[in-house]
Amino acid sequence: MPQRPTIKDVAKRADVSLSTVSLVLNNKGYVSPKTREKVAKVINELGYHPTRSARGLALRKSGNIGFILTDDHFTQTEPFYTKIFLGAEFEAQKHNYYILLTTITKDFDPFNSLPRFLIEKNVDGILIAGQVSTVLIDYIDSMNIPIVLIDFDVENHKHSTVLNNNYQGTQLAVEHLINLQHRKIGYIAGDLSHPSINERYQGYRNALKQAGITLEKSWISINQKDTKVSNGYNAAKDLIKSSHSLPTALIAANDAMAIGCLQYFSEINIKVPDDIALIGFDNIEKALSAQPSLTTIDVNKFAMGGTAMSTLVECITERNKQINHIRIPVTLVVRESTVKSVMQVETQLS
Amino acid sequence: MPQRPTIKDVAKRADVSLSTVSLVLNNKGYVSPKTREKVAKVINELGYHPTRSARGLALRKSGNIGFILTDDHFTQTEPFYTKIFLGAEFEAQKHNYYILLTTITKDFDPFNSLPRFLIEKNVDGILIAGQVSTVLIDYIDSMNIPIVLIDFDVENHKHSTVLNNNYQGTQLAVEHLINLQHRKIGYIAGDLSHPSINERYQGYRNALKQAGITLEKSWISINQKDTKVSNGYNAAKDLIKSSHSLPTALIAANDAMAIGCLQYFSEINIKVPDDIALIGFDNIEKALSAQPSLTTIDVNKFAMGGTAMSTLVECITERNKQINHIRIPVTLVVRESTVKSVMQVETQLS
DNA sequence: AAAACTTATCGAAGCGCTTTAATAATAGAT
DNA sequence: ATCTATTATTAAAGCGCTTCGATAAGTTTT
Repeated sequence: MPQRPTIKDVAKRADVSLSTVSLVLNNKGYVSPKTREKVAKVINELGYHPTRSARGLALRKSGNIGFILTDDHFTQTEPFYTKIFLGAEFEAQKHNYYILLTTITKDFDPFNSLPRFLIEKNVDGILIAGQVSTVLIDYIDSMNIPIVLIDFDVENHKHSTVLNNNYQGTQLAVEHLINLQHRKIGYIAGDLSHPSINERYQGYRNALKQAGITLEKSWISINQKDTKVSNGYNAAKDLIKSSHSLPTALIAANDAMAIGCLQYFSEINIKVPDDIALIGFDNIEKALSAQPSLTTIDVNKFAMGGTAMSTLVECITERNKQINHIRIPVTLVVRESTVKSVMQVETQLS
Repeated sequence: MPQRPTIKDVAKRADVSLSTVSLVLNNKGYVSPKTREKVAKVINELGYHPTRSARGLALRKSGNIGFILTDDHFTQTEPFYTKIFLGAEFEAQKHNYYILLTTITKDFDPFNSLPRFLIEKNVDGILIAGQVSTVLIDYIDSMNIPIVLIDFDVENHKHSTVLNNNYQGTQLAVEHLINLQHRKIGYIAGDLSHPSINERYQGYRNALKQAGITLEKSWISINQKDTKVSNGYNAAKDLIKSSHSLPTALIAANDAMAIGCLQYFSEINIKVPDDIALIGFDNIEKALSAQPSLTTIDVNKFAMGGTAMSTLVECITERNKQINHIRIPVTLVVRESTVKSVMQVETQLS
């Protein structure tokens, strides 16, 4: 079988030294345009590509990025983190890094089950998506490996983070409703102790304030203990029952709760969007197939992954680069729950 | 910062040569138990781990496995391939391989967009999940890299494959229904040109034959052009309308079509499972949240990934190992669509 | 007791690359 | 023309590991 060419073969054929080829390869040092050209030509002819491990050995770099997920993300229906991964992988290609993907268990103990790439020091940087133990983060820090956190906010830690812009999301939602002439806009907040959920609530409040609309407390549900479908259902029920006048529009802090609202409204025969308009957040698959389909805020997972990766690469190349906290813009997805569509909308499982 | 220890440090401290340490590390050659012990102790003390790239360079192996997916798998709702990946990753850990995950586009052209790990020859073997262009497969073959195919059957190719046992699946379904005293068992086949779908149909036919039940043609739908929800809906409609006597049970070749049946039955007020029992195939998420929840055949994705990985590792280590075609057993998941459950079943989005 | 294995250990070469330091060639300044 | 700075090229060392072949020591066979 034909051995793949090495840098030596290139050098011989181009009639230059190894070093020169290497310099051409890495765009370094002094090489005359003429020889640069010549070498490049030979590289092409031979289909030469430097071997990862050789280069890694010489540079004391692996060329790999570790991507850590908690395993429950895989069991979720929504391919949320999967898309983040995809964005990261895409960006990694540009920088010629490989991603090593690993899952860790939630109840993870760093002294038992460290990801292999950490034990073997086989990564130049780490991406962490979602909530993981701070013990792990501290451990990685102690190894002096740069980290970027995705969709996980650790106030007290000093790492770059990439989060979606929750605040902006609910603002967009409010603006959309106002454009549709709504002035009576309620809100279902869910569990406010969760940072993201809290931000969404603040976005809503602020948007109303900016529009000069005063909050109507009876249209705001803030006492749910979670953000599930059932919480949305119950919140909608409470809200309808307890307030004498009804809002004309309602924003739920996530799609799950919005779907809960939809269920309740369907039961008591409140028409969406005619009687009440409804907006969710997250743009989960079920938001599309809901009846009516749900206007919602789409989170750009792909961009989150990509941005995190490019940030990490910067951290690796420019050592002690300043950390920063990036917010990825969200977008409003208008569907039937706010605007009666004349167009046919796909609502079935394909 | 403290440099991580090399094999040299171990050798020095254990007062042996580099070679000896290497032999201990790889469990090779002649090393007396005494020195083996001694070296092992030092390795532990120093927390030594061989560096990937150095070893890779010396062995001319990357220690990596490439995992190729077509990108549309990522946009699917079902985390089918994600779970396969997880199974593969788990198994990879045991054999000390890393997985490099890459997606390729469906309309992939090997001369433009080859996965990087192929270009760089940075993998020792390849796992392919789902249907990819045979051009790609041929290309990888030409590089002499072992391949194992998952959930993709290429009759004319000579690679090991890992598929789920479709045939067994519909047999289990039939057996389950027979145990429930059903004798009039219909079938909705979908698009029989698809190999898996065809196998399922054969499994059904054979199971009935084995049970001594003769096929009733009017209860079998084989003229649908696809396997979507709408096909299930239409098939159920046709079946009910065209046959004078009704079956007491129905098997659909996948959950999507079963859900289509459910929709139609709900419309015409046929009760499941009282009037007619229903079984799907695949165990997608929606099968669980369907009303009633759907009895179905679960595909063991995790095992598929794991088995594929261990098979691939064998291919790598034992060169020209004989290829084999592995069928991963499926399991019956009993839910409300065949058996009225007294237990509370989770049907809501959590 | 010599010959012939078997077992144990190690030195050295080599894997394919990067990089440093030395040298050579060219250009610019005096 | 001479000296200096700049540009171009390369030999050689080294990254951390495996492995071949040499050597030494211990065992068995004759």
